[in-house]
Amino acid sequence: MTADIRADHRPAAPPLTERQEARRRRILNASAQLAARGGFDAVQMREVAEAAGVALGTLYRYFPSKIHLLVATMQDQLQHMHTTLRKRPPAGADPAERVAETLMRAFRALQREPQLADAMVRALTFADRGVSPEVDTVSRLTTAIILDAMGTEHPTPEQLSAVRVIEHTWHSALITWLSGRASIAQVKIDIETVCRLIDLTAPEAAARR
Amino acid sequence: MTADIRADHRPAAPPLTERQEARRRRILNASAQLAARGGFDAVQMREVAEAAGVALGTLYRYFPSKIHLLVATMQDQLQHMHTTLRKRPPAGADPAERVAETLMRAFRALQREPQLADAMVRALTFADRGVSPEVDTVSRLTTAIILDAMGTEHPTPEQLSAVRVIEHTWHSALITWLSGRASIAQVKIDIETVCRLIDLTAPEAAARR
DNA sequence: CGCTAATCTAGAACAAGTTACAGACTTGAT
DNA sequence: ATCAAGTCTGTAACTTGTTCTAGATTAGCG
Repeated sequence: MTADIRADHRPAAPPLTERQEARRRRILNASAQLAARGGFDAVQMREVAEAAGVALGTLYRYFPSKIHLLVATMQDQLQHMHTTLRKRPPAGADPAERVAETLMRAFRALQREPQLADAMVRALTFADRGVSPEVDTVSRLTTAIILDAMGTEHPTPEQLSAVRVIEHTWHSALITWLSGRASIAQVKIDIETVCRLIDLTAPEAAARR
Repeated sequence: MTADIRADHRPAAPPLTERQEARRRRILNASAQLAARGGFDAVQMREVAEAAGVALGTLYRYFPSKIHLLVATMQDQLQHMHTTLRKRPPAGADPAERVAETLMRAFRALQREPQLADAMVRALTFADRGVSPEVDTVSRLTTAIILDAMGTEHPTPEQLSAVRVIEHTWHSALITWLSGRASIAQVKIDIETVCRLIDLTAPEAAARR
């Protein structure tokens, strides 16, 4: 990504110097580490700044709010996941299976760091208009992961809608799990349920109708 | 509902006196009014207390956090919507249509007060474990509305999963719309897309498989 | 009525996100 | 090497959610 300080913005801000890149990295790492410990609440801006060896004002220059910081953290983690997944693509026979498998794999990864997941997902859904560009980036990354799993090069609008619905379900199911209102089994079922939409919106299925 | 002070809790708290009921009502109204003006941020606990003519400490006794307050506000609004919808049931021929129609009607209602919608939905998705019972109540209410629209008395587990997925999509689509990342048209398409799951999980469809 | 426990009020105090600012340090261009 | 512009640091202040406290009020009961 090599994003400039304010993540991805319109006028393509100046590139970062090496030390700035390092600072940004330290901040993101500190954020992830604190989040992994105690979730959303444990990511306190003063603590992040201290852990990253950076002044509070500098932290805010790099990430204009706690939400921005956590969304950027999520972006970072998603990137990892994407490359990991690419190395070991899902094995299912049809697209719906592969997507479900991919999402469940991601889900298991999140289960290993539930607090981190909590912090990132809460930030994502709490983000308001001011964070739209960043949230959008995360959304595009997620879409890319799902399309990868489907193996679909040129999705139809119908398929894109199905993918959006899958993303909606994914985020929302994650939240219900994180807040203890749904079991892991239930999340699995819901993901499998929603993935059926993929078959339903496949071009051949449309032709069959 | 006539919930006691701490909404619905296990040991069925004591009933409220008339004055307490009135206070609770004033608080919820103040909350909705402030939210309708300026969204989540405009609902400031001191302001709510003042507008409701109640001390800050009292407000916190009735609703132990801003999130609780807003979730209760949502519960309140949903109740209205549910009775309204019952008076004028959706007219579509098959269940999927009727659910889509119902949700779009609800969506249009929210469009009339986008700021209020923002405050309520953000609170709902931001709620952590501590608010689970209240969030669950909202979820059950939503489920009831959808099942009403389907006209299904005894849903199968499969159908319940479909309903959950629809709820996920509904919340999450709402969020993307509220944060300006999706158009109204897109929300409509996504809702219609997810509603197809209803046909797909209808008992006859299962038999056909 | 008179008592006791629960509730309510007003206001201070505390916590964490955010902003502001003065002075030191870096960077890039000349 | 020097200068101007931009960054970074340290620190204090401000905002808003939340907690706490002491004293007034109210509700239920004998």
